[in-house]
Amino acid sequence: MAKDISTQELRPYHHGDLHRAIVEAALDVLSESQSTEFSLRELARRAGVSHNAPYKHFADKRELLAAVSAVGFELLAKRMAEATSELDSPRQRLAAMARAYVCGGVGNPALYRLMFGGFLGGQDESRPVIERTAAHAMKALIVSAISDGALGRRIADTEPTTRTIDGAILVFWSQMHGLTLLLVDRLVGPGDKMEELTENVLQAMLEGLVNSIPKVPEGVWVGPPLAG
Amino acid sequence: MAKDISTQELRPYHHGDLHRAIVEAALDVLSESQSTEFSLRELARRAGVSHNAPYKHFADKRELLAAVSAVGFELLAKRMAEATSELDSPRQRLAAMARAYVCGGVGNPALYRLMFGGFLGGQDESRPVIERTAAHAMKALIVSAISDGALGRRIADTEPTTRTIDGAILVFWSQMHGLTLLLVDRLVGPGDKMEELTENVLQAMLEGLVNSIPKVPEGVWVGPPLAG
DNA sequence: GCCCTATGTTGACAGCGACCACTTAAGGTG
DNA sequence: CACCTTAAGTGGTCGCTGTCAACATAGGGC
Repeated sequence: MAKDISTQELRPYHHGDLHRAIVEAALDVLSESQSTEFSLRELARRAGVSHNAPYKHFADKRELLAAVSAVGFELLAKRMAEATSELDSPRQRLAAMARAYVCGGVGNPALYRLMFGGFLGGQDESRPVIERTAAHAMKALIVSAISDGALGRRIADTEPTTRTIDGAILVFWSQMHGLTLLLVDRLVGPGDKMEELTENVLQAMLEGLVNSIPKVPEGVWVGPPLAG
Repeated sequence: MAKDISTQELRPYHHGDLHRAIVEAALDVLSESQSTEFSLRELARRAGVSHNAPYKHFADKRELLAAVSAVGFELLAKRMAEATSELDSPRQRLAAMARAYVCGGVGNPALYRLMFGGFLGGQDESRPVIERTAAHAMKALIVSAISDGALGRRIADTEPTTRTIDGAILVFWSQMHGLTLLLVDRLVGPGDKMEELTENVLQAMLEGLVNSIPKVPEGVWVGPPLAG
């Protein structure tokens, strides 16, 4: 049973799991305010600790945001996995993934932007391993649906054809990524037509991919970089 | 002749065009730091005025960022227009637009994210008219290329088929938008293969669109909202 | 039982956005 | 020309922030 702070009982000197508490507070504030410009001090207040306690768990604000972003990737990967778990047809699995991806982004734009928006030093290896791991898990889901035949035929995932799959993933991912962000930014809308739009765009995209998968030039990667 | 601040000559009490100076300083800092987290005070310092002078031209930081974003849209629209001005083939014009769009984003990610990233109150009519105007100009370019036959046949831009064009624009725009952001965030790379990737993805996308343009459900808009 | 270390606290600092009252100069009006 | 209105710039201040440093606490291994 968790300690009940609201009663007379005094909070113990040590919180117990402040790391998690801070990240969850950040997720709450992020969802409520739809902005990453909250303060570490506010998170500390919400967790009922001093303004400096978070610094025992996060070197700075950037590191906290990175942790939040990692949770976002885990949530997204989990949603996509759940949405596809009971579907047999690769085509349906891909569609379910697309829906989960777009809905996830539209459902919490600020989190989605944090994950993909490059606030985190943006470029290099500063992003935590867990983030890249979740992103790779996500990519693996797409790979399996495509190689299993989402384009209407099986595509072997052996080395010579990997670039074919990368080409298909590139199209699929950038299409859904762009659609999500246009919806999030209300440059396309309204949001409640999201699922229908996703389905229709996906349909057109797949019909295109069946006939023509773009060439991915030598040296190009699709997905988060494997090594720092 | 501009006043030479660097010599002994004293700067006049009134700057002359502080509005422009501040916006340009912001563009400089944004390009250098690739972050919107610069301070108004630093811009004031760069412009050689007191920390509060900018507030005579911008109500708050958000308004300054909106002005910067508007300049970004103007630059992007101009680039796209220039890239297409001397091309006859609609297909080539669309490809040139795609290149200009992606290169523009990759060339200055922070500006691109500012424009599309919803920092600006994100949702509603808070974004200045000039921003939406530039965005509409951009859309008009795409419309013309598509209706002129970029998909291999002319498509009349008359009312009954407008939704066809919207469907095509939706695919084109979200595909390029997503590709740009994946490149910017280095989830696809390297950046110097950008143009080749753009061309190949566009090629596949167009072949798909020729056969199948997604349906845009009733009530959906594609492009910035017309009325506040 | 003792100390070590992870965790949490208090205090301090500079920098920030935003507001205020005050000053400057430029332009229109008589 | 003098006058006055007003846009534009200045300096001061407030509360808040991120971050650092010094100190307090407690829980676990020897």
